Amino acid sequence: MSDEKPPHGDEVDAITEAVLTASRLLVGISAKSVAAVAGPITLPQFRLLVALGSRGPLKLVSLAEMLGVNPSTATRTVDRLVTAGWAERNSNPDSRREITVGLTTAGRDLVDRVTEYRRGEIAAIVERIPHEQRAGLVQALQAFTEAGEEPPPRASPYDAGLTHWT
Amino acid sequence: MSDEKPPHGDEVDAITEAVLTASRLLVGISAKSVAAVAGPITLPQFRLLVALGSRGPLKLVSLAEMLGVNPSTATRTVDRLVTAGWAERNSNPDSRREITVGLTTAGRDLVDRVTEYRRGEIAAIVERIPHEQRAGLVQALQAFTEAGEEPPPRASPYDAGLTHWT
DNA sequence: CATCACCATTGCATAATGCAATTCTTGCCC
DNA sequence: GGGCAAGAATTGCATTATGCAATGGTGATG
Repeated sequence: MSDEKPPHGDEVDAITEAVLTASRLLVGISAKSVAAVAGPITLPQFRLLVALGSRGPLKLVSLAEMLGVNPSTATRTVDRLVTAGWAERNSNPDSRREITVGLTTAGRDLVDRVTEYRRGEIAAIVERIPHEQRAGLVQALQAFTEAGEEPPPRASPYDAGLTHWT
Repeated sequence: MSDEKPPHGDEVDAITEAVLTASRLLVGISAKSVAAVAGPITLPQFRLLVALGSRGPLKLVSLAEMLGVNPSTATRTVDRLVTAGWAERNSNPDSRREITVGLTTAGRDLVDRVTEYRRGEIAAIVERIPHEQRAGLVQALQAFTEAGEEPPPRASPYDAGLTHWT
């Protein structure tokens, strides 16, 4: 655009473009990983498991909030996960109006397998990056992540590979 | 698994971890962007619009394949988008068994607004990255993207921010 | 022209969602 | 202590998203 530019306009554009592109790749990997490992589970269900995996047992409302869905949706998704044997409902001794939802061993296992798979996919890509570039990558990504995390201490169900809402 | 590792195991791990973290951040941004701009549209619907936006008018089967969903799902999602005024069905003069689906002006507009929003979100983060790190970022991300794209010439509906399937 | 492959659509069943009750449980105020 | 407001989970209802399996048309090939 401009030849005599503000200190960094074009540079920012270039980086933004690069991030956007990398973003697509990463999202594709997440999707693929769940599909490859977690056969008969749906993405929303898996996201819920990931949330439980990273924040331990949660009460229903917290869980729903963390996932960004309505509590009723969480209730019913938990129903299905319990039926499938991946999650369990536990009554809270301190307050009988709340329950806590946690992973079963099978559930934790599933989450671990998907994470491992994804880690492997990414590692495979990293292996193909020329050594000279690698050091730069870590620094660059950390810088990016730090810059992005300042405002919101984002959590992890996004980790599942996607969101959903409406 | 193996304790005696190849020359660079740790380095790969570090990068993988960094990528994983950045990945979460990026996915969150995508989600937020659609939510912020595209009021009464759902994510699957929006993904379809993005696909149309990046590959021009498509026949239904191609569209479904691109999104990774069943043609019947695509048919019905298109129905809703047409009703909402974001997409249009056109008969193909060359072959009456096919149709093509394209964006309306309103549809293209919606996609553009979301993309702009997301670009802005990312740019805002990039602006906070120390200058010294920026050059490295572009190179590093490009190296990563190239390494990742080698096998699959990944497309773009992932661009929407997420996937869905089952 | 007869069959086979391809395309879009529709039927059917299940999952995911949100919003609006409903039912308990807690807490708090008088 | 009684009662009432707020909080938590669930259930009812309607819409969307999905996949699989027909169905009805269209094109192509022999």
